This record gives sequence, structure tokens and C-alpha cells, in this order.
Amino acid sequence: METLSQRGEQIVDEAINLLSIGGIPALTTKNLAEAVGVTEPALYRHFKNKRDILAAILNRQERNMRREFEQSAERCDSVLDKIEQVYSGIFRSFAKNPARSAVAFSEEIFRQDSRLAEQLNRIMNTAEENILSLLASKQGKAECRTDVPPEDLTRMMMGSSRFLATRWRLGNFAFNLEEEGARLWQSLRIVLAPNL
Amino acid sequence: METLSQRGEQIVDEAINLLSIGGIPALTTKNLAEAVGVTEPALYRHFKNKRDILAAILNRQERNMRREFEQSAERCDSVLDKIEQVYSGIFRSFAKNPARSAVAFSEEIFRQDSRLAEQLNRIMNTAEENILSLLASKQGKAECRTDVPPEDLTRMMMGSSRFLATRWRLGNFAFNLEEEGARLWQSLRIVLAPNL
Amino acid sequence: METLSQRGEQIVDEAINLLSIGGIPALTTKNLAEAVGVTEPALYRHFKNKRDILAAILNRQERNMRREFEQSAERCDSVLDKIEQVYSGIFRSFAKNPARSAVAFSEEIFRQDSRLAEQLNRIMNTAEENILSLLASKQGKAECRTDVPPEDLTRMMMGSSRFLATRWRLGNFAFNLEEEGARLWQSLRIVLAPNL
Amino acid sequence: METLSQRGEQIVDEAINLLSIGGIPALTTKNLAEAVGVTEPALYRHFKNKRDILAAILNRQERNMRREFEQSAERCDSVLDKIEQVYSGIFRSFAKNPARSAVAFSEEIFRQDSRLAEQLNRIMNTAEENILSLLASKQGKAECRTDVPPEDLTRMMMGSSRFLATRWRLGNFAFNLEEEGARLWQSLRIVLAPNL
DNA sequence: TATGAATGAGCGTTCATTCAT
DNA sequence: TATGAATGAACGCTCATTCAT
Repeated sequence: METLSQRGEQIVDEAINLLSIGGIPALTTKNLAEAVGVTEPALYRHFKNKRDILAAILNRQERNMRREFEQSAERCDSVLDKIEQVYSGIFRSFAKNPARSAVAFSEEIFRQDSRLAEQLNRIMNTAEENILSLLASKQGKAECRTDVPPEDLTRMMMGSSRFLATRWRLGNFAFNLEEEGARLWQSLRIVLAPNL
Repeated sequence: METLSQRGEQIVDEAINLLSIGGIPALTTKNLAEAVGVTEPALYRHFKNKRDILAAILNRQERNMRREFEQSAERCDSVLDKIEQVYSGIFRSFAKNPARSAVAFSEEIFRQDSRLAEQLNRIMNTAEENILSLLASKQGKAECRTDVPPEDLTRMMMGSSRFLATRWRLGNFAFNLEEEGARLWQSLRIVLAPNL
Repeated sequence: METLSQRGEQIVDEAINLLSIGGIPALTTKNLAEAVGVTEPALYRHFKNKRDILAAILNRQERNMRREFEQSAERCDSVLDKIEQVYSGIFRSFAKNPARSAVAFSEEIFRQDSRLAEQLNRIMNTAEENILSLLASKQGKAECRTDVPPEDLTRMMMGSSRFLATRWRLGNFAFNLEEEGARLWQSLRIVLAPNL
Repeated sequence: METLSQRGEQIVDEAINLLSIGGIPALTTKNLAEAVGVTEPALYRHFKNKRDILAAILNRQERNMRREFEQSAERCDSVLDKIEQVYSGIFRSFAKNPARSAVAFSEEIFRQDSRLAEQLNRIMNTAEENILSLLASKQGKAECRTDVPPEDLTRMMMGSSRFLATRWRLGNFAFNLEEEGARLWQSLRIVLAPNL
């Protein structure tokens, strides 16, 4: 988790960019060097190998996710508001830059390498735990039904949100993700509302 | 959609196998030919190119999915039972052959090629529509709450099920997918139950 | 020089066709079989290998050339008329089917194989000798200048005609070969006319 | 038309060599790399692809041709001398390295690719125009007959010279090209001499 | 007379990475 | 901190040809 040089950050920027635009196949050292404006060997000044670049992408992802949760925590009181805000934020950023959403769904690249897979798993765990701890709070229990385990509530929220985004990507961004996402969360709130 | 020769089917079998074990990077013509027990050029008697092999994998996937829905339709009366049965079937088959689950989550490989992406999208559409039409039936309306759009109910079912499988895969198959899946569906049934 | 079966002739037809349309790279056994409407191995019923197909093409070429000279010999009295007629016939057939002219200029393919090269050389020899013997005849001597060796006169006629066709091909058939060819022969007749 | 690195020039050298010795079939990246003494990928540091290597060969050809004309222009006064010198120079270099002549007659390889074909056409155009402009000069008009269009005179000179070389190549370099070439030009000079 | 299935050899090209400077 | 030059390994694919039927 050492901090990166400025060039290092730029490399990660461009790597994410390439991943967005052309998927894994586009993330070659050649393309990356070109995008950064240096030669290929220069990349190896900043990262031991390509895997480390992928790891750095995940680090960035993790940091962003953490920040998202922290910010939403400060902004509102309602637990469900906090969670929805995180997802509506994600939907908004995807909608603004559809290609960018590719990165979030590139699990399969990272799964090839066990260290990266673990890192990715940790990220999803963190997200899940964030939500779980919100639901477990006193306020969380007041806002949500308690007749089903909070783990399953979490899965419904995260799962349906992710699923919506997946469908949106696969369907070539044909529908309005933000609107549809808002509608989905309306439904989630009804469905997950406290039992009588 | 022409039917494949026996060799053709075998090639698809082995392709899925390779994809399961090592992901896309493992699905090379060399590995595939070796797995099938022929030389590389022999593959090209049965498929025009590698893309067509990927397309055949998706075809297989589609066929399987359709069959799953048809079989479950025959077996039980309850609409929710039918849907759950499809997913418990999937969970069971994943559990039996964890590596195999990779194929179901290889969306990003297929997204690189527009024709394949469309095919994949169609598959997911079909699954979604299958569920939607079950929910839209008279019996479906009786078994599920009607205060949220059926599209969102579908997303919750599909999304949370997929999410569970994703977590299972990312966590290296550490928990019992079938059990946890059953538990999830118990929760789904509670949450999606008719509003009094 | 055994005569070919009907299928054999058809194969040569289509081989010439392929050569015309796409040059040497297009003359693959796969393309050829497809054009003929059989499978690849079927070609080997009629020819021992690809080289023999090329040889058959040259045979065809040779036969055509011979016929051309024979026909022109019958038709007119003037020696120069006879020669010009052969070339204007060639120009006409090229103009009618420009692609076809490719075959006549595919020397380099044939040169790779010594047997084919020899065959090709024999064809050109025959043409040259045909012209030479016409020039050597009493009438030939009357119609042409005799202050330069007839070999060189021949080279000028054949060379400039071939050169014209080459330029036409390289320039993508941009000018009217028949017209320009007629003009060239007008000049040739002036230049080669009897001295004083 | 950027200038090549030293390695780049060496690659072109060896490419021409291979083309000379074994024709197009011999000009494979594998052979070329071997001839240069590097591995195949190294070629791609200097040329984007094989086509660009072919283009570089043509560039070299073009440069040589231009130089030839320039040098002959400086050396003598007579227009016909200048032209003959170019061709006797070509004959001499062919005679010195017979295989090398293959490159000059590899039109059909280059014709397969439209960009290369155009380049080749431009080369021949340049040669033709060089000669034409010499003939069109005041001195040219004095040295050559004017009762036929200079275009046709050019065709006779270029055509018969090329034809001689073609026959020489096809006949396996059996006769002395330089001598025979000199004889041909003697004849050309007689035939193309001013009409009294 | 033809086919379906396969093969050995080879193609041009790209990959991540290294080394000397 | 970067570059120019190169590499081993692999890629997807096509070639002419053969064999059993």
C-alpha cells in the first residue's frame, strides 16, 4: 500500500481509462505506455509488473469506495438514505461515464490471480460490512424489517443494484440508469420496510 | 443455430472446461485442441474461428437455461417454487462443479465482441422474461406482493441470487452455496410475500 | 500433356478465374475447391498436386497462343497484319476482361518452380519464334526494315506491346487499351517500315 | 517517407536479398529475421508490418532509379546516350547479381496491395516521364525521329529493354545480358533515328 | 469419383518483460 | 527517470496434403 509517485498515479489513471474503453484486451503495456506518453520500459520504473498495476487499480477502487461510504455517513441521518446515496452516487457516475462502469465489473480479470482475487474479495467484503453494520445499528433495526437476517437484506440491496447495472451495461446503456435505479430503490424501501 | 457435429459438441465441452479452470486466458486454440485430442487446425473444420466457439458456448448456455425453466415449469404448481427451483438447481450444479460457475460470470469476455454481447444480452433477457411472465400470471399475482413493480421483484430475485454466487466464487467457495442459497430464498419469500 | 477430364478442365477454368480476380494469393486449394463446387481432396483426384494445376494453366495458355497465331495466319496476307492481329486480339480480350490479364503477367509465380519456369520460357520462345519466322519470310523482309536484326524488331514489337499492357494493368486499367494499342502499332509500323 | 534506422536499412537489404533468391515465398518474417540476425518481433520495432517492409523496398527502388537518371544526366550531352546509359547500367547490375533482377519484376506481388500498387505505378510513371521529358527537349527532338509520338518511342525503348531482361531471366540467365543489351540499343538507335 | 476429418508446417503478429545506456 | 533495441513465448489462423471410407 505504498503511495505512488505522480507518474504512478497517472499510470493507474490511464490504465483505468483503457480498461473502460476497451476492456481487458485493451490494457496492454504498449497501449498503456502510449496513453501515458512514455515508452513501455518506463512503466517498469513505477511498477514491478503488470499485476502490480492491476493491484493499484483495485487499491484506487477500494479507496474510492471507502470515501463514498464516509461521505454518505456524514450527510444524512437515515440509514437507508445513506445506503441509497452510495448507490445513487454510483449510478450517477456510471451514467456520466458509461465506459467507466467496465472497471467495476472486471472481476474475472482479477480472479485469474489469487492475490488480486483476494484483494477484490476484501473490497466487496468491506462494502458488505459497511452496509451490514448500518443495518445492525439501532436506527438500522428501526428502518428495516427484522424478520429476515440482515445479511439477506444486504444481498438484496447490493445484488439488485449490481444486477441493474449489469443489465444496463449488457443492453448497451439503453435505459436511463439513474432513473431506473431510483425506481428500484423505491421498491427496495417498500419491500424492506419494517414488518408491521 | 445449426446443430453441431459430435466433435463440435466435444470442442464446446472442452472449451467450457478450459474457461472454468483457467478463465479466458486458458481458452487458447492450442489448449483447446490439446484438450480435445486433435491438432489446432482440426478445430477450424468445426468452427470458422474462435469467436464462433465462444458463440457456441453461449448457445449451449442458452439451451440449458431454457431447459431448466421448462423442467421446473412441469414439476410444480407454485410460481415461486418454480423460480426457486431454477436457482436451487443452478446453485446445486455450481456446488458440484465450482469451477464451472466461471462460465456464467464471464460476461466481460463476451462483451468485447458485439455479436457475442448481444447474444449474452438475449440470454439474460430470456431469463428475466421467463420470471416476469410467471409473476404476471394470475397465480404469480397471488403469491407475490403487488405493491412494487414485478420488474423490481425480478431484479431482487435474480440480483441477490447472482450476488450470492459471486460472493461465493470470489471467496473461493468457502461457504456452502446450496445451504446459503436456500436460506436466501427463504428470506426472499418472506420479503416478497403478498402484502396482506 | 495428357488430356484432362471434364472436371480437370473445369478446375483449370476456375484456377484461372481465381488467379485473375485475386492473384496468386487467391489461388488456394480451398478457394479452388469451393469455386469448382467440390471438396479439397477431390482436386487431388484430378491433379497430383497444386504444381500440376499451375502446369495445366500454362498448358492452356500455350494452346491458346498457338491457336491465336494459326488463326491470324489464315486470315491475312501481310506479315505485319498477322502479327498485329495477334496483339490486337490480346488487347481486345484483356479489355473485355481486365482481371484476366493477370494470368499473362504471373511469371513470378511460375518462376519459383523450375519445371514451370521452363514451360513458361517455352511459351515465350514459341511466340518469339512465330514472329521471327514471319519476319524471316520473303514477305517479311519486304515489309520490314532489314538494317537491324529481326530479333531486335521482334523484341520491339513484343516488348512495347507487353509494356503497354503492363502499364495499363498497373494504372488500374485507366486508359483504353485497344485504342492505345492500335496507336502503338501504327507507330511500330512507321518505325519498322523498310528503310528507304 | 521518413528515413530508416540503420537496422531498418539492413532489414530492407535482407528483404531484397530474400526476394531475389527465393521470390515472395521466401520473404517470410521468419526468414527475414534470421537473415538479419534478430528474432521476429525485433522486425516490428522498425516496421509496423510486413507490408511496410515491402513499401520500403519500393522506396529504395524508387530512390535508386531517380539517382540513376540524375547521374546519367550529368555525365553526357546526348539525350539518347543518357537514356541508354540508364539501361546499360541496369543491365550491368542485373548481370552482376542476376537474382537481384527478380525484385524489378515482382510487380505482381505489389499489385495485391493497392497502396503498394500505386507506389509501383508511380515509380514506372517517373521513369517514363524522365525519358519523355528528355525526348521532348530541343536536343531530344534533334536526336529522334518525330514522325511518331514520343510516348510510343518511350514504350519501345522501355518495353524492349524490359522484354530483353525478362527473356534473360526466364531463360535462366543463359545469354550475356550486357552484350545483348548493347546490341538491342544499337538497333533502337537505328530505328529511332531522325527521319531524314 | 468424391467426402469428412485430420495433419505438419508455417504464417504474420502481439504479449509482457529485460538489458544496456 | 527514461529510452532504444531486443527477446521468449505465445497467439489465432491458413497452407497444401493425406487417409480412411
